[in-house]
Amino acid sequence: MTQNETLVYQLLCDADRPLSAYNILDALRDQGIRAPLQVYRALAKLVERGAVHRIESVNGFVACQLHDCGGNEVSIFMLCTQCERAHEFTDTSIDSRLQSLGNDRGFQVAHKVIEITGLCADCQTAQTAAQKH
Amino acid sequence: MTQNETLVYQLLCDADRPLSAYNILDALRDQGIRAPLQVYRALAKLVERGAVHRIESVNGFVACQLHDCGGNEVSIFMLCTQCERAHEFTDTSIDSRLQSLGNDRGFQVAHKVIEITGLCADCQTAQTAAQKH
DNA sequence: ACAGCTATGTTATACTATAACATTCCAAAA
DNA sequence: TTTTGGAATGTTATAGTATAACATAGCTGT
Repeated sequence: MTQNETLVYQLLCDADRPLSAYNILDALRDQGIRAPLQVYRALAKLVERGAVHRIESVNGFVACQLHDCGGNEVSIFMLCTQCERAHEFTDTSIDSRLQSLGNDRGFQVAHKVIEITGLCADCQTAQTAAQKH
Repeated sequence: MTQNETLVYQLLCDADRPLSAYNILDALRDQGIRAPLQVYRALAKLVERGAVHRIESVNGFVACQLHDCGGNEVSIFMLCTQCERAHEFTDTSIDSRLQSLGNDRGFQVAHKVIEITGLCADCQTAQTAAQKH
């Protein structure tokens, strides 16, 4: 990994939620990152390699939580609108079903995006607790 | 539907691919739309109502192709990177499986995004044909 | 030493989305 | 009929996301 890629990747690994490119830029100014492009270039490489995933729903980026998945299977993300955390997981049945749907229509699948937005369990209980007062 | 919503919706219905808010703005300047917010506000209403869908992968918007789906089931989109067309469909098994994955983890699902990017059948054959020359 | 590739840096600019505030229009209550 | 309150509209400014274009440096194999 190059210098900039390492900086960006480490930051994403330490973060507990998806970061935007500009979040990253701001966080790494001390470390010599000065322009958006430096961040975007690093992100492009990291994403290409499967070390980082782009979350379309929030224009953010997260470090892969699954053994730096080579990208064989789609990652599915659950995104909490409250705490902003992203949980990543895979599901073979969804993946293959989706692939079939593409194949059936002669579509050559290059990339799949599956994201669920909502309230995570923790934030639901927090919210319920708050209502009691 | 209000004036602006009608304009935006008609345009999207006539389009053969997702349009960005600024595509829409440019197309409707003659008809009195002058600022991004007029477009975004109309889009927000249309999306809320299920008449229009937002395509996260391309920051674009399409008219719902399925009977103005009340939104009971997730829409799945196949997006061709070549011709930029978006095909919409639904799949009960994927939808329910995804819902279960959320429920299993105590996640309260508000919204689901499923998008496939790649090459549609037409564009594949076009590409293959072009290679022969 | 040179050629070519990859990484880097820098400036400018394009594209996407919303905040904040002013105004208008219309329907329902007084 | 007037009032009044909500929804829609309009306008300006600004925030947030992403890339184009060009310049430089460093490394590797010949």
